[in-house]
Amino acid sequence: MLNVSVNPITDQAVKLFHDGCLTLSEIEENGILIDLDYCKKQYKALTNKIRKLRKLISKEDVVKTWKRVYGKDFNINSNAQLAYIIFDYYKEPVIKETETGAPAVDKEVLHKLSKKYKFLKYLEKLRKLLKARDTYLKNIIEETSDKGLLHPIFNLHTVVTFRSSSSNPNFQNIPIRDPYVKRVIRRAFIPREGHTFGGIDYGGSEVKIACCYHKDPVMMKYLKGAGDMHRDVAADCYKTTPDMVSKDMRYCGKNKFTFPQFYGDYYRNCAVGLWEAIDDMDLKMTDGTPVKEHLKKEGITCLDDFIEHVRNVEDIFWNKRFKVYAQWKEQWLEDYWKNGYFDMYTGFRCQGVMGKNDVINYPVQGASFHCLLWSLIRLHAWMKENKLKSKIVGQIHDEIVLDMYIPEAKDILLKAKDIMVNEIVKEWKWIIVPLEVDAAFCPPGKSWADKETVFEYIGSKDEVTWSGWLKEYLDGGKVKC
DNA sequence: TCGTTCACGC
DNA sequence: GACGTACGTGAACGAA
Repeated sequence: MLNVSVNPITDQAVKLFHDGCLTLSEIEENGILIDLDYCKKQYKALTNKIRKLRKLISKEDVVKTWKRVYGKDFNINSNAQLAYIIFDYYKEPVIKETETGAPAVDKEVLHKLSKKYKFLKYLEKLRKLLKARDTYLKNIIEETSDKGLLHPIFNLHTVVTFRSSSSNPNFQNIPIRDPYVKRVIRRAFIPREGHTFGGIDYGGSEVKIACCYHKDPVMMKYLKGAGDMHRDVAADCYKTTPDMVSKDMRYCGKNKFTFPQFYGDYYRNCAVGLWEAIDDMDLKMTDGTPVKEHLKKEGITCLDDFIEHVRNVEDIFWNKRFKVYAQWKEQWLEDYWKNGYFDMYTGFRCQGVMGKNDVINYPVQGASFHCLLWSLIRLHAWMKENKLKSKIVGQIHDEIVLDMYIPEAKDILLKAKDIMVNEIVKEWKWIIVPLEVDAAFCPPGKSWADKETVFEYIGSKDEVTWSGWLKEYLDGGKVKC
């Protein structure tokens, strides 16, 4: 955002960033162990797959047309050429536009057209493989030292909200959602001998920090452990009762309505996302009834009906369910318009020209990261004091990433929990909701691709749970290290 | 060299 | 009543 500056205005804020800077430099120095042999083999394997896919594509009829149009300049990687062939030459109706008004050919568009054009199915796969090879594997290989260590950079001075960023390579956007790409890339990150690789993270960090600002009593009740917000909202979205909300429906309510709404999205976009998910994910209710069938009975038979319905859901969401949150947003905005700035709880002032959504989101995003940074500094200091073998090796906004010596696991996780949920609320009295921590690490001898939940702490229940391979290890079970 | 588009994360 | 996700890094293309 242009013309916006954020500056520390308290001694604590300055100290947080000084200490953060020093801590992050030591974390960078620690480095992450990389399985270079694997990387090189996988790089070659991907190259082979890419070559085969290119060959398959070259045999499709459309390529003859494409080559006739572009001659030797034919380029399968050119979005401009692809858009021309699909929307001008084949006269497909435009599905979505880019910012400049050109027809978009992103993965959503490709996927919709891939039923009709087989070469687009291949192209979807090709883009995925190219991304994995050229953005991730290539840089991991290039940046890894002779000792097999990777040292990503963590910056505190680049982001307008005073979050952090990472580069060379960016350690904060390693694939995790697509199961295939996740495995291909994360398999490269391995623990040191006798260690386990993984992370400890804050659960629902931004929702909780937002709640500290708006103090909405309904939200507060949810966060203190009464009821399930995402299930209740999903019930509204799909016009049913909470007990009929399946796991997939809850997921959609959370990721296609609630979070977008918190970030400032509006009902039309949300409705389209929720509607398309019904078919894409084959949504069914807990009794097995397909969601589409159910909506039909409720009188919703097309997208337009559904948009109208979601408009009503949005109204309930902000004007009934979370009305104090909505009032806070208005007041916070008004104060910004009057003063020309606002302050984060953590002592940073944001001033300059900001849009509505920026004013609401910046203080949450910034302060949320500052909680992680505060905890990171203390955990790192404690590990140094006690001369632990384990190393903190990175940070991903609300997660501390460690290469952890397995015999130290229990002490570290309990200490991290103590810092992240107990010590921090003593220093920052503005944190008025219980915090949550969970940890996921790979079993001995495995890689980051195999991380599994081993520890959870639910603040509202004041309850610690050990699970997975670590529970077996701690119980004296079969896990070998 | 730089703006645009795409794709990955929280 | 109109308007409307936030924050990043990095690759590739293609016009300047």
